[in-house]
Amino acid sequence: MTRQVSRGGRTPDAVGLPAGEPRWLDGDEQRAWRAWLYSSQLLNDRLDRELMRATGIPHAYYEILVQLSETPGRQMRMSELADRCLSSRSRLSHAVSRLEERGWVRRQECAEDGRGLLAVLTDEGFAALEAAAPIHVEGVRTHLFDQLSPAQVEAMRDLGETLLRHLDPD
Amino acid sequence: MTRQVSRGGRTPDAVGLPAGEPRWLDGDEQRAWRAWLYSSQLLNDRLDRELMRATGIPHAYYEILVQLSETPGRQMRMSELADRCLSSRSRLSHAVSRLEERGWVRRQECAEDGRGLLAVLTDEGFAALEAAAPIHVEGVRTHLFDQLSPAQVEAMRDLGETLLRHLDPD
DNA sequence: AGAGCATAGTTGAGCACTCATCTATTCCGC
DNA sequence: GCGGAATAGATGAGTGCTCAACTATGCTCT
Repeated sequence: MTRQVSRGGRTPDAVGLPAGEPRWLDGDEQRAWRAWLYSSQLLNDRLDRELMRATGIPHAYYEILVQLSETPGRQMRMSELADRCLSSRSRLSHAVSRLEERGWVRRQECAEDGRGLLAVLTDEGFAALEAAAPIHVEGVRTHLFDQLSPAQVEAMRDLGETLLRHLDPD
Repeated sequence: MTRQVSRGGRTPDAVGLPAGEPRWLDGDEQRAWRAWLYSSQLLNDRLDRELMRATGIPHAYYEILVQLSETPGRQMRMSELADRCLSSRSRLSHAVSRLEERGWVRRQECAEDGRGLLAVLTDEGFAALEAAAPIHVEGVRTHLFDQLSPAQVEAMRDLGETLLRHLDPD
């Protein structure tokens, strides 16, 4: 709910966290917000499901493999990997455990820091990624880029980068 | 991964599901895709987390309450509610069970269809929604609209609606 | 050098979601 | 009106994620 629920005019009350009258969305904002929310959710669901069905790899795991594959030596500190995957430490730790069971990643002690571990992409993991990548890129093409004009693609990039500066100021 | 993994030129092989050479993303497309993916994920995580911390309501449950609140009689068939929440039947069924335990929704037999059930928003549920709404709208303002120019908001709506026509053709 | 604090990562409990399966009702064609 | 397919919804097992501990190592200051 991003519009006012009840019709009765309520004066600013002292209860809610954001003080003062809520800044409700108007009709246009409402439409924009819902379009964004629903489309992003549907697109993510769709890509995740298609990748899962075709390869057995959920998108969250796929991201981990991608990040490792793009790094020199195909290895990375757990914390950095978590940051790059927009993942919590805990979540990454659980996920890497699953990937280890599949033989796609292994943990390796870190020379410089006795506390640290390196996640290393195995050859099997790399092969799994190579097999999955065409499926994934085809999904991104079909459900995203094929639907958009060049101007819309540009707008999408601009929008995303603007939001990232606010949400994830590295 | 949406770019080619290995550097070696591979001729089209007969294994992958999408036949022919994958349509890899170029650099600009890559940036646009990542910006979109990361920003949507971060925004959703942020809004969900803030709403959860402030009100104890996860965003998925919030959506259910919103949909019910906007319907005449504040009740809706389970299936339609699932569709509107972009949720599977199963997921909605589980979620409504939890909401029933909180006393925010109750199930009611459906007169016209013996198979069907109505999910009904209770007064307590409505009150919970009224309390949460200002928190939520403030998050949407702060993390989305306050960051964007009017032109960007318009572009976001256009983008979202374009994708919805493809992904969710009602 | 040792105390205290920060950092790296893991673990387990609890909740949510998915998928397959199951029951009950309705619809449809004969 | 009866048999079979379709629809509405629930349920349970398996898996992933979150949150709050917890262990172990490194860092800093005196």
